[in-house]
This record gives sequence, structure tokens and C-alpha cells, in this order.
Amino acid sequence: MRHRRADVVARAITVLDEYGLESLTMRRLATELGVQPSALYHHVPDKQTLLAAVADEILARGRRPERAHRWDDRVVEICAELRDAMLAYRDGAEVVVTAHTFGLGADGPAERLRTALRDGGLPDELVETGARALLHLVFGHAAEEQTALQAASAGAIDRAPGEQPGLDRSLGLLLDGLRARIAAPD
Amino acid sequence: MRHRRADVVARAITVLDEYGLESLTMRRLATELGVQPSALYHHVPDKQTLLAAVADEILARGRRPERAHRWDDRVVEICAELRDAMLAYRDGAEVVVTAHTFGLGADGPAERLRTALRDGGLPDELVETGARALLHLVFGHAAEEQTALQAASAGAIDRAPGEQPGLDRSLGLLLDGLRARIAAPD
DNA sequence: ACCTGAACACCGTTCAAGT
DNA sequence: ACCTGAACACCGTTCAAGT
Repeated sequence: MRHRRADVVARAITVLDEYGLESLTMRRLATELGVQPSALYHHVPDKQTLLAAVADEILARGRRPERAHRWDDRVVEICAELRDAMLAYRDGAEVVVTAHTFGLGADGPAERLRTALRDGGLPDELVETGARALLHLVFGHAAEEQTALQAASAGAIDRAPGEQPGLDRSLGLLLDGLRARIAAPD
Repeated sequence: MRHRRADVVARAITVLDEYGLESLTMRRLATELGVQPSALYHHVPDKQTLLAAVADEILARGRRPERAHRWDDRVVEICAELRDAMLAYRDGAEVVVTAHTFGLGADGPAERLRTALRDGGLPDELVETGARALLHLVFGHAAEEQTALQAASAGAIDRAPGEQPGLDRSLGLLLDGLRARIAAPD
């Protein structure tokens, strides 16, 4: 069977979602594709790069049109989109957060947040600080939520999917801080 | 050679700091201790648990007395301590953040932040939200900073150690939000 | 361009047995 | 209580060779 890089990434996401990150090995993925492990290295230089591509694809699949007009609503919207994208696949948050932590994967999400903050009229330094802080909040929250959800999935239904228990609250705190800096600049 | 659990954890930190997380394998650690790999399992049930213990020890070693009196100064102090503790060892941030993300490792840091926020007179729900958000900020920031530092350590001296480039700024934003909720409760 | 076959240099963990 | 010896069931990656 002949494949293209996109097939490899897509199948990696399938394996991830079905069996979890610890089962997403190069050998397992190769078997799943009906191919020798060494064949994967024709599409991807190493596993790390594959995981970064998986992270990007997970976020890309979660993309939604931006509806909001006010900059702060847009921030909330983007953050919710990111959270939902990560939670849509098993161990998705871990993969995305790890890739981002290591400076791998696209920084499209960061750029979108920066744009929203700039449109809000924030000074450049606050745009940078704010965007990073927002990302840390979303990533930290998603990782925590996913761990909790997956731990609870051994038990019963704890909470309907699609909710944002505390993310909106955390974002609210940070946005208050940002709004204050517009109203009363340093 | 006979060892105790604390020896194993301490030696794990040495290996981590000297050779990095990817070199911290059970086999490598055993060799370093002059022991067979199987001997480690007398002290620790598995590698995951070992890493959680390493994370706890890294934070414990970074403990500093709390000097500040105002609740918000205390929060900044605790966060700076956590950051410094994680950055004190190679890959320290990654180990601590990973352990915490998986619900392993002590939640002493979270409890200290909760206490500070409670002393600040914040309502219970905001104490919980605030403490988690603060931790996410510190963890995200430390992980990012460590990656950047270690990437730059191939180059020259980029920045003196002990600085907090953007952490104070991020914390400031969140603290503004928290302070606003005290001044004008919902 | 994409894949096979075979190998290299490793992993984490278990378990009977020793002192 | 702490360790050895030996094994089991895997890993990621490389590389010459095939089509």
C-alpha cells in the first residue's frame, strides 16, 4: 500500500483516539497502515515531528469561523475553540500542549489571539504577554479537564461534553486585567 | 550497594540534571546506582511514580520562607519560588508540569496559593479558579522559559539566571482581575 | 517516490532465586 | 529488606536494496 504524509498523520490520529498516546508507536502505526516501520521515515523525519503534525491537524480540524465582533468576545471564542479541538480526541490536549511546549507545531493559535488583542487596542508588550498567558490558561485547563474526563470515564457520566466548567471563569479574570489596562494605561 | 528510596530519587535528579529527561531511564539510573534495573522496583512501583517523586523533590528543594504579608505579594512570591524551583534543574519544568497534569505529585503548591487567596478575602469559588489559573500560568511560563533557555544554551549568554521576564507581567494581569473581584464583588 | 528486510541499540517490567 | 540473573515483550531509527 502506498501512502502520503497526510494519510500517515490521519491514521496517527485514529490510533491516538482509539488506543491512546501510549499506544501510538511508530511500529503500531506502521502495522495499522499495512506497512513496515521503516516506511514511515519516508514521510516523516522522526516521531517528534509526526506528533507535532498530529497536534497541528487536531487544531486544524477544530477550526470554527469567528463570529464575535468585540475583541474580548473573540478571545473567549478562540479559546473555547482551542479547548474543544483538544478535547475532541483522546489525549489530544497532551499532544498539543507537549508539541507547543517544545516549540514545535504551528503558532497559529497564538497569532490569532495576538490579533484579537491588538484589535482591542492593547500596547504591543501587553499583546505578547496577554496572548501567552491566555494560551497557558487554555492549555493548562484543557489538559486538566481531559485527565479528569478520562479518569472519570472509567466511572459514570460526570458531566455532559461541550461544557466549559472553569475556563470561562479563568479567562474572565485575565480579561478583566487586560481591560483594565486599556481603560487606565500604565 | 544498598539504597533507600530517597537515594533513588536523589540520584534520579542528578541524572536528570546532568543528562536530561530523555536519558533518565530505569536502566541508566540503575547503572548509576551500581545496581540491576530490577532492584529499582523494590523502591518504586514504576517509572511514573518515580518521576512524580522527582517532581515533588524538585519543588521541595526550592522551598523558601514566605516573607510577604499582603496576599497578592504572597501569591507573587509563591509563584516565583515555584518557577525558580523548576528552572533549577535541567528539564525540571517538564517533569513537574507533566506530573501535575496527570494528577500525580503533591498538590502542596496549589494549596499554598489557595490559602493566600482565601486570606485575601476571595469567595471560595474564586479561590479555586484563581489558584488553578495561577498554577497554569506559572507552569506554562516555566516550561516555555526552560525550553527557550535550553535552546539558547547552545548559543551564548542570553539572559542572567534568576530573572522573571514575563511571569510577573502575566501574574499582574490575573491579580488585577482577582483584586477587582474583591473591590467590587459580583 | 515509496516500500521491504534486517539489523542496531536500546526500553520498562516481572519473577524466581539469593543474602 | 534489598538485590541478582535472566527473561519477556516491546521501542525508535538506520540503511542497503528493491520497484
